Amino acid sequence: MSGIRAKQKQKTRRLLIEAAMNQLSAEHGYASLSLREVAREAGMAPTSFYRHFQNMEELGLSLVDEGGLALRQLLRQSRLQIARGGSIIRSSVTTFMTFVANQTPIFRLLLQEKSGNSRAFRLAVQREVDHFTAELVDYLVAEQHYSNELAELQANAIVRIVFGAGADAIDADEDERQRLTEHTIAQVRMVARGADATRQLGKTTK
Amino acid sequence: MSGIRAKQKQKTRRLLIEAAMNQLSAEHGYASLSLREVAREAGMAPTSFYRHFQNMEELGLSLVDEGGLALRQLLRQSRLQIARGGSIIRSSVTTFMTFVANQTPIFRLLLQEKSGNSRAFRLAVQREVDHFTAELVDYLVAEQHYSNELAELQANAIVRIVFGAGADAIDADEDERQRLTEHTIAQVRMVARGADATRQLGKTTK
DNA sequence: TATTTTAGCGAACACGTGTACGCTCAATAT
DNA sequence: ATATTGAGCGTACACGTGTTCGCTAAAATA
Repeated sequence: MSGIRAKQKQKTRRLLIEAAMNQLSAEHGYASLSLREVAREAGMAPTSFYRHFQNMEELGLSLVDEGGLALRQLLRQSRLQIARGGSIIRSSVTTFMTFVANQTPIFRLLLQEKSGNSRAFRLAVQREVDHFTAELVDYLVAEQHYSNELAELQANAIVRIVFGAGADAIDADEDERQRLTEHTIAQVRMVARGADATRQLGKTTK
Repeated sequence: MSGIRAKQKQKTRRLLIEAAMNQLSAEHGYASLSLREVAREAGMAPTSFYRHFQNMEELGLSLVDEGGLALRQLLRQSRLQIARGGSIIRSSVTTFMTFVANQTPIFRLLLQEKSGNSRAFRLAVQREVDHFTAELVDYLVAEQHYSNELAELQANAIVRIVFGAGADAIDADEDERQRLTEHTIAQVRMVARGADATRQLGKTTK
């Protein structure tokens, strides 16, 4: 049972996934993704595809998982920068924007399938975004001592702003992306101020 | 030159557009939209399609225009409610949510193609969203006396939050949508407070 | 060593697709 | 009344698609 065979299998599985990603980056989205073309790009016969995935949908869900993983890694990276000092907001937003720039096809996949036509896909993406939000809520409650309710409101708003900016960043060049980043940072700070004002409001009213 | 013929042409053109919308609502997005199926739904031969559109893409862009128009009408409707008194924010958000609920397929089209694979589509949708933002900026500058810069920042943030909520509302049932609406209203108010705080900050610093 | 498992291939199938061509026949123009 | 335009149809073609089936050869197992 020396896994030389299993290793090879996972290797070509990766090959298929990466082939699919390349196809995505080109110009066609997941919907217009062809089993045959993916197999061709991976350098194998179309029929061999079925040794690794049952459906195209299964491949697609793997891609979403892949994207979510990358996003989570990104988050961790962002927190490292925070620990090293510096603005939480700035470092988070810039790492996010860097991710969008470097992993454009995968981020576009997440974005598209978030409001795409397959319910399974939508749920999968939503799950990833929820992870993102939840970690932000944790931070706001633990470090900034917000109430759970207000923290969720704030975190959700921030995630929406940042993801929206990410969507716009896809088409942008370096300069435009820089402008967008600063813009977004200012907006997130605005939300933070608003949340703080809301908190004060609650305290004085009580 | 009694336009009885031209009338008929525009009539079947509408028929094609509405057929395409029905196809969209079902389960497949624009990408997996078939000329033949659209023609079939409209009750005509596939080849006749070309008497009205050169491409499927031309049909698609018409759909986007259609959606943008509906969105603009929605905005006007929202402003009417404002004129009649009542919270600007609440009436705007609820009308928006109503639009999402009633015109789901068209809103989904806008949302999908906003980060879709066709540049032409993306630009078309972005143009519509920009209209939306611009009108909000006008309001903030004229009625609330914000500076142009701060108004744009705020309006952009609000649009992102509201559109993000709209995306989530697609899958939601009535109760969930209600919850989402209140959530969104609170978030928009939070942003408004943040913008106000930011403005005060600028004044005292100067 | 002999046997079983399995990743990968090639051929073939049925089907849906976009689109070109030439025709009809009613609305228009002359 | 006659000629022209043009919306709509039917046929036909070439092509890409997902998927089935039976085969090979190498790795895993006994």
